[in-house]
Amino acid sequence: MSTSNDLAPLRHTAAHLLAHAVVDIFGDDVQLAIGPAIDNGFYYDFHKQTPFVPEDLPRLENRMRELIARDLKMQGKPISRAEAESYYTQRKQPFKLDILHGIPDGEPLTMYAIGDFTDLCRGGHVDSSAAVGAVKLLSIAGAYWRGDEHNPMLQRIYGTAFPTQAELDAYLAHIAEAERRDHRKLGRELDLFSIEEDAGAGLIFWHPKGGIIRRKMEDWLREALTRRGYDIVFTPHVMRRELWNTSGHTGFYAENMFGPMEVEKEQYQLKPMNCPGHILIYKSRRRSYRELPVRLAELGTVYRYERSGVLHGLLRVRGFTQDDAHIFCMPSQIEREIEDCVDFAWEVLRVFGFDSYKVELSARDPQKPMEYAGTDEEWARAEGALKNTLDRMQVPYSYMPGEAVFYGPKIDVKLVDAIGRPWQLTTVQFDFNLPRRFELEYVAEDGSLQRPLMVHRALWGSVERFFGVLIEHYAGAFPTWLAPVQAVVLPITDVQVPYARTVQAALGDAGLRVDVDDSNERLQKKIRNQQLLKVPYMLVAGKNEVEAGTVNVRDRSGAQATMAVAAFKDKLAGEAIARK
RNA sequence: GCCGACGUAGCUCAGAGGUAGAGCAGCGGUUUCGUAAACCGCGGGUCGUCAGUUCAAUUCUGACCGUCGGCUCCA
Repeated sequence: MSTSNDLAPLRHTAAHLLAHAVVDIFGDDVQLAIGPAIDNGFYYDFHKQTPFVPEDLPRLENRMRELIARDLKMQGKPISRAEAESYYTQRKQPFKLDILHGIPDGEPLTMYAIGDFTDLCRGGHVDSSAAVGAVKLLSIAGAYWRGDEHNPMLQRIYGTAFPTQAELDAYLAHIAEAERRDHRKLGRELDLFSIEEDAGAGLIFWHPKGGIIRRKMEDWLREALTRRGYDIVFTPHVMRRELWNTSGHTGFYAENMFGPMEVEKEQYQLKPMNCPGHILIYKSRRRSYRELPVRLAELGTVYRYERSGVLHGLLRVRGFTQDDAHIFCMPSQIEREIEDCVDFAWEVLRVFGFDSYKVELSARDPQKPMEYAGTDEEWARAEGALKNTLDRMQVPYSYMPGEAVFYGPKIDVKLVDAIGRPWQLTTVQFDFNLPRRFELEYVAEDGSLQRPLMVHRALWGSVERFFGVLIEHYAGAFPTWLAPVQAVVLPITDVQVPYARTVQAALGDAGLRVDVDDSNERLQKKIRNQQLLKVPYMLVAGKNEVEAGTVNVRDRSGAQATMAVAAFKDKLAGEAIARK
C-alpha cells in the first residue's frame, strides 16, 4: 500500500477539489483558509456564516467525484505579490491575504488552478483530478485559524483520498477496526471501568474486572522494580502549597493544577506530580555518594486540570496514577541509569506484547538557550549521555532539537500497537531545575558537597492510559495472565453443575480465576456470552466429561480439545506464570 | 475553554407540543439442551439538570452538567 508521503500530492489536490466543491455549492458565503494534506488524508478550513451540517458531506463528496471524473488538469502559474494581493482583496479573502502576508518577500508565488478553482498554493500536486482516484469526506470540526484560540473559529472538513477505491476501502476498514477496539466501548462491555457523571469528568472508576487486570499489571511492575534496584515509596496526595512554590509548579505548571485548598489558614495543594514528594524523601537526611544511585519509585496518583474539551476515556483524564520514578545519581553513573531505563522500557514492550516501537531524543533548541534551565555544560553532558547510551544499545532514534522541556533533555519511546498506531508512553527526562531549587546534594568521596543529577522516568506513563492502550491493543481479549476471568466452566445441564463446581475449586486452589456459568441457558448461548466477554478458555462439562473426569476446552478461536482437569490446570497455570 | 453534534429503560436505539416504545440485558416460569442468541410472562424511564415560554414541555428557548468529533500537520 502507498505510504502517506507518496499520497500527499494526491491528497493535497483532493483538498483543492474539496474547496472547488464548496465554492460550487455554497458560493460567496465562504472564505477560504487553508487545505493541506495530513497523515491520513487532508482537510480544508473555511469560514462560513452558517456552519456545515453532516448532510453537506455527501453533497460535497458527490460534487468532488464529478470533478474527478472530468479529469481536470492542475495548472500552476507564477504570480506577482501585487497581483495576488489585489486578487484576494477583490475577492474578500482575509485568510488568504493573511497567508500571503506571512510569506517572506522574494519568494516566488504560484496560483494553482484546477477546473474553475484557483488557489494560492505552494504546490505539490498530482497532474489531474483523475489521479485523485477515490475520496471520502469524514467529518466536520471547528478549528481556530492558525490553531490559535484567539483567532476566529473556522469550519474544518476532514477527508481522505487514495488512488484506488480498494485502498480507500482498506483504510475505512482500518478505521472500523479501531472503533471496534475502542477502549471506552470495550470498557463498558467487559465491565472494566467507568466514568461517572456524578463524580465528575475525567475521573476513573476501576470495576472489579478492571481491578484484577490493574493488580496483575502492578504486581508485575513491583516485581520488576525490585529486581532492578528501585525502592518503592508512598507520598501524600495533598501537600502545603509552599512546597509547590519551591518546586516552581505554582508558576510554570499553574494551568494544569487544581486550585488550592485551605486547612487551618494554610494553603494546601493537590499534587499534579510526584517529584517534590520524592525529593523530600531524598532530602530527609544527608546522602552519601556511597548510596547513590537512589531510585525512588511510586505508583503515584496525581490530579491535573485538563480542559473539558480534551478529556478522552482513559487516555486523557484528570486523575491518574503514574508509574513514576526519580533517580538521583552521580554524573559517572548516569549512562548506566539511562541504559537501565531504556532496557526497562524494552521489558515493558515484551511483557505486554508489543513488538514495534520508535524512539525520540528531544534536545533543546540551540537558537534559544536562554529559555532553558541548566547550563550549557549540563545540557551538553546530558544530551551526550542520552545519545551515547542509545548508540551503545544500537537503538535507532530520531533526534528532535527544540522538543525538550525547559528543564532537561529526554528520551521518549513510542510503542506501536496491534493495528499500527503509535502511543507515547515511556519517557526518561533529565531535570536540571528541581535539584537546584531544592538544593539537593550528596557528600562526595572527598567530603565535598555535590549536586546529584536527577532523572524522571515513567514506563507506562500512567496506569490509566496504559490500560486504555492495552484494551485497544488486545481488542479486549487479554492474555491469560491478565484476563479477569481466565476460564469459565460451562455445565451443559443442571446435572453437571456440582461437577463444574469441583472443577472450579480445583483450578481456584491453584490460584486461577475461574467462573461457572450455571445460568439456565443452552450451551450455545453460554458460549456466545463468554465469547463476547472474551474469556480465554471455556470448559464444557457434559455427561461424557463428568464420567471421564475431563473438560472439553474451547479457546477464543473456537478450537476444542478434551483434557483431564489436572492437565488443564497445569496448562493454565503455566500460561499465567509465563505471562502468556 | 472554543466550534459543531448529541444526551429517551442497564446497553443499542425509535418517537411526538397533550406526561413514551422496540431489541438485548434483568426478574419469574417452562425447557435440561453438546460448541456464537430456546420459549412464555413480568418489572423498569420525574425523556441529563435547572429555569423560562405555553392551558399543557420530555418535545420550543436559555443556562448549566456530561458525552462525541475537532481545535500542534501551514501558501
